[in-house]
Amino acid sequence: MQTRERILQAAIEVIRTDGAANLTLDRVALAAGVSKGGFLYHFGSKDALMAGLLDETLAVLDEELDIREARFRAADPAARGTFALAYLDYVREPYKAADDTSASILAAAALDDELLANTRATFERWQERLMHDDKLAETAGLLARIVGDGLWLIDLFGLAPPTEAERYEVLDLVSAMIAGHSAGHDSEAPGAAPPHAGP
Amino acid sequence: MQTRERILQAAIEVIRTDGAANLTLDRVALAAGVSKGGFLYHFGSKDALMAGLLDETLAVLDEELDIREARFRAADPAARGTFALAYLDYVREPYKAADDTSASILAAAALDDELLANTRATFERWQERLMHDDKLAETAGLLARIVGDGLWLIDLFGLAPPTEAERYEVLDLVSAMIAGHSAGHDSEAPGAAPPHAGP
DNA sequence: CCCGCATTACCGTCCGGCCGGACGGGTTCG
DNA sequence: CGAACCCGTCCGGCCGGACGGTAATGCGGG
Repeated sequence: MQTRERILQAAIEVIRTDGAANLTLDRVALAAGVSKGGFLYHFGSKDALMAGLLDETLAVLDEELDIREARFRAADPAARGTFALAYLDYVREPYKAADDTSASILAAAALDDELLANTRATFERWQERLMHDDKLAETAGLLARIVGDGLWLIDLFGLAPPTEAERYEVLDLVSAMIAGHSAGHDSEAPGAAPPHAGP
Repeated sequence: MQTRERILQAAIEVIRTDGAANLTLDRVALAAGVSKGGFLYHFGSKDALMAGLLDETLAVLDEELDIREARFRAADPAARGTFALAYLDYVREPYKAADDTSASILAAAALDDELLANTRATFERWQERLMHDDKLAETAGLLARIVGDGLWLIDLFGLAPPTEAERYEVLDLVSAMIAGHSAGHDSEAPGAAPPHAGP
């Protein structure tokens, strides 16, 4: 049952090396060390492959967010807006989003539109979690998501990404708005920095 | 010299109706009321068409931003952060971004990656304008861009877009941070609302 | 223990179709 | 007459996926 996984990995590799435009069944099958027939056994069509790719990417993101939220919760059980903080924390490391092939996958999915259904559902779930996050002001929750998504987009396509220092300043600013009550200046920038593990 | 323009329009129409995945030279030529050879006279390749599409989209965006900034400047010649305000103002109307085919175009471009070069350059220009916008704090300028881009992404792909009320709240909040000095509460939400023309 | 027998997992080939684009003309205008 | 603009056909190639096999695995009955 790991062949399917191998195929998924191979597809990502093909995208990384040849670009999403050259993602063909043959190449994926070849890269996965499987025949075309074998490929089609696991994924009935190319769209099925794309859907699988998207699903996996989203699942990873979901997991990452959960981990981060748990960390914030552990640091301060009474904290509010933990999911929003987790959401922002995820985009702290620029390479996170840029390194994987999310861009190409998202791009390819966007060509079909209905492939995005699952993606939309996921974002709606996140949005719900952000808005009903304890008693976090709804506006703050939404702001967190917009900032997170914006940074994600910028990293994804390399659209004039900010320097790390600039990035941190903005994130700390927004984090402070979320964690702090009426956003009274604490002392400096740190906002609500969680225990960061090394890269 | 309007054939080229007609082809561009036709391409957008094809994308809108058939999806970017089905964008073929024949269909575009047909939709433009031109033969395939005629098409190839104006655009030497499919990539050239994509590049043209991207260029046009960016040009329109650029113009829109200029118009808005001019409006803000006119309203208050001493205002600071006018470009940042214009940037935020552009994403006020959700349909703006969602209505056109930017998503598909961006998606298709993302498949090729090097087609994005121009897009990247444009964003860098905007970024520059935001950061060196009079004496606007750099962090505020960056925040404006991130929020703008985030909202754009959300609209583009329909990723759990917020309600209009929520959207305005966030935008007003950020606008106030930019326009106001130390963000002292004015009275209500309006932040820095410009004279809006009807839809 | 072992023999069918179905199910799962995979193979390799073949094909219809479509797609990008090359090419050799034509027409109109200056 | 030649440059700009446009026509219509043709072709090589590639791509998705259908299909008819096959090896391994699991399993229940005798």
